[in-house]
Amino acid sequence: MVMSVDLDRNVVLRGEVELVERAGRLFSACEEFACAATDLKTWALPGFRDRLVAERHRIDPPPAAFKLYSPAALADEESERHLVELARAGLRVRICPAPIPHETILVDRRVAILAGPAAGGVREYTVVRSPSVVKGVVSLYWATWETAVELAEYRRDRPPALSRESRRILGLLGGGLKDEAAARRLGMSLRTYRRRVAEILTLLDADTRFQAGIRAHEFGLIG
Amino acid sequence: MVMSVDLDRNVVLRGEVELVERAGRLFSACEEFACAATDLKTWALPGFRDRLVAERHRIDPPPAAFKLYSPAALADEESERHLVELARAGLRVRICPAPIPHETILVDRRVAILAGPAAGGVREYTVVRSPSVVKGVVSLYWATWETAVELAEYRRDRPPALSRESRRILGLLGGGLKDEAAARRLGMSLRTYRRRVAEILTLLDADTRFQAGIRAHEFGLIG
DNA sequence: GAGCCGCTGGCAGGTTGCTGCCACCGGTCC
DNA sequence: GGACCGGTGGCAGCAACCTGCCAGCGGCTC
Repeated sequence: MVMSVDLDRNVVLRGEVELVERAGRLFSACEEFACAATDLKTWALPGFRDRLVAERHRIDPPPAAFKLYSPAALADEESERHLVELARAGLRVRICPAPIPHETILVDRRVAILAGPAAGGVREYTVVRSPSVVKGVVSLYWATWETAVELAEYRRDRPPALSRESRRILGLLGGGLKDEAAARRLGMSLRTYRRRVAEILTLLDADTRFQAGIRAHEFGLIG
Repeated sequence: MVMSVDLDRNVVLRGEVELVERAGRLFSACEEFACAATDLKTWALPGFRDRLVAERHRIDPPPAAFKLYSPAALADEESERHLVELARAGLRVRICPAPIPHETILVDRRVAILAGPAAGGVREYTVVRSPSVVKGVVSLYWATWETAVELAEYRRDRPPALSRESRRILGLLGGGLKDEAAARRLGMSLRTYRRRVAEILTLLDADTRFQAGIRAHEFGLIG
């Protein structure tokens, strides 16, 4: 299926659903994918991200992916963990100290998608193909990228944002409780408890529980 | 076998061997055993302590044991671990800030054994049964005991004295290495490595490795 | 209701960590 | 030499921990 496209005509898509339908193909079949956003709530479409990540596995070589976020993307535990997992999966993630006003996506440096404000609950996405416009956006993007700091480096010195529950778990771990006792104390299953612990280890960049203990204390998450 | 004893005659024993032969029976068949010493090198007789501890298990109820040491008894890792294990076995252990000049042993508040200085490499032990003398020594002992501080409390805020090797192991643990990798790195067997780790956990009063990580960092044994 | 989604918890099969037991080795003392 | 002692390392059995898989459940949308 080949579409002829007027390069100078911007296309406006309304809502994430339409975006995925019309431009989703672009994302999975590209060599370079770059995006910028303030936080992770932007792509709220359920399951969409997972599908994209899953597709990365099937493509060889996987597209180079660059993700630029403001610090707000690490505001809560879940978002932060998600970023860490992205980085672990091979995506490049950087944090830009300045807030990022508009969400931006760049595909192969040829197509730009700019997100507008929500109009009546539905956000608008403008797909730009005009070479000169895209070129400008691209150069801006990379300039910002350069000044931003690598996720790992950004996270190195600051404690992860942990939920109340996670802090509670840290307390139990610090108390020397075995998993079974701790799970019982929290009224959850052993399986779930261990899921939580594994998530915390991920957030602490720890390979072993010993290391996690150090990190947790380092960050003042214990006493 | 019943011996008649002149209560006012002190008996002088030369060397630990003689002490054990003549007075060893007292230690195992008593209700209360109290001793004071500067460090753990006093009873250097190989295997003797182990035998005493083993006997405690067989006696019901085990004799109440009180051990009073100067801080020098925690000067090295091995001594400190030994004290911790004694305490864990149910013996009362306290640390007296003042140095303890003479080693003293009290059995059932009826017999006192006072160690003298080494004469030509062999130490002399004076066994005292004279009631008034024993009484005086006993009251002195308990006065000192009262002013001394419980081992656990004393250890609470100060890091254990770790050998170079133990600190090295802490480093590897902190690096997130699995036991096998760490053991290989140190050129020792898996079994021995785990022995070392277990010993360190004991010194850190940790039930789990996570807790040990916290403690180690707390004591500044990591960075 | 049907379908989808995220979360949960059981299960199974794995790895890692823990420890008692014992044989072995080098050193020391008689 | 022989006996003993402390330290080591292999082994075995167990406890603890880790994870992929999947069924089930409540919530949500259509």
